[in-house]
Amino acid sequence: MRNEVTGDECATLGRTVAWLAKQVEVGIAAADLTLPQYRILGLLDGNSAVSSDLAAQLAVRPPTVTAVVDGLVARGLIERRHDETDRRRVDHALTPAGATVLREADAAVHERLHEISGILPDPADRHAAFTGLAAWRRALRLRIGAK
Amino acid sequence: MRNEVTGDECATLGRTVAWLAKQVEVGIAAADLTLPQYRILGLLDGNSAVSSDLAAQLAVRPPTVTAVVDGLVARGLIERRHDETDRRRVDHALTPAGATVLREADAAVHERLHEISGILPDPADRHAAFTGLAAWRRALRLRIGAK
DNA sequence: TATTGTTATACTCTATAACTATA
DNA sequence: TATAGTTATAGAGTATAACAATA
Repeated sequence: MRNEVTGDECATLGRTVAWLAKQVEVGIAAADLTLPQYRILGLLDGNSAVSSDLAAQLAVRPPTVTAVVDGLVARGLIERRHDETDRRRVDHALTPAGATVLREADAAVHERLHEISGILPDPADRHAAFTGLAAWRRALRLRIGAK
Repeated sequence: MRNEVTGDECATLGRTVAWLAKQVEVGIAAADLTLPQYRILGLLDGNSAVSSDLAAQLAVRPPTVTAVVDGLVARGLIERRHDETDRRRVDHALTPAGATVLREADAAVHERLHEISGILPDPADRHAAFTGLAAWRRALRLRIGAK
């Protein structure tokens, strides 16, 4: 079958994700963001979230959320606010500046991914690269929703 | 067209890579590896490499290679050796223990990726997820070769 | 008393600048 | 003198343990 993934190739696809992540890291550096910062801004795009939700969705511990958010708040990309109904909880939202930086990062990565995939000689492969990522996004979203 | 990626979706696929990378990170933690360590072990699987090559391929600076390799050497997963023809150069190779840990990490990630993609209800999507990653691998390999 | 989040501390990854060893 | 790599140092992300504030 065309574009088949053999068992051996499949067993090492995690390495490919690790590589691809490094390429994203290089891309978002253009917007002066790290991968953890980029993940948080992406989560807050269109939604606000309290600390415990961020920690759960980012798969990190609560103190890590505090540390990463500290930097984003200091740069004016995120705003923190106490939940009025339960003052222990801290809500987070993108500022307009944060939304702008997030879009800059998205654009830089988009360009880099296209540059990389553009090396593939077969147009079907280039297309498969992007539909594949779109499938992973759907899976990850279903997974979060299911938890 | 089926499985089409719209422009808007495509613009934020970098966020998906960032997420997927976190999932890999969680997976390889079972083998007590970090993403940078996993990248290095993967590079050395089947080949040896000198420091400057590692730095170039990992897209990091030379001192970072020293630091990450230090930890892997301390754990007996990698061996360092001076190049006999030019003693300034330092060659790196996987030990048998390193190869074993790398395979453990691969297996853990493989399982996790299958668990995540298994949430997708459409078999074509599940298949596309893996063929997509395989396409990215081909692209990344061509890119390294071209440099 | 239980829960939410932060502070304190330590370890890894990362970079720049300065250094050592070799060519 | 130039090159390959390491050491020194500093900042970010991560964790665990201990703490503060609120419920």
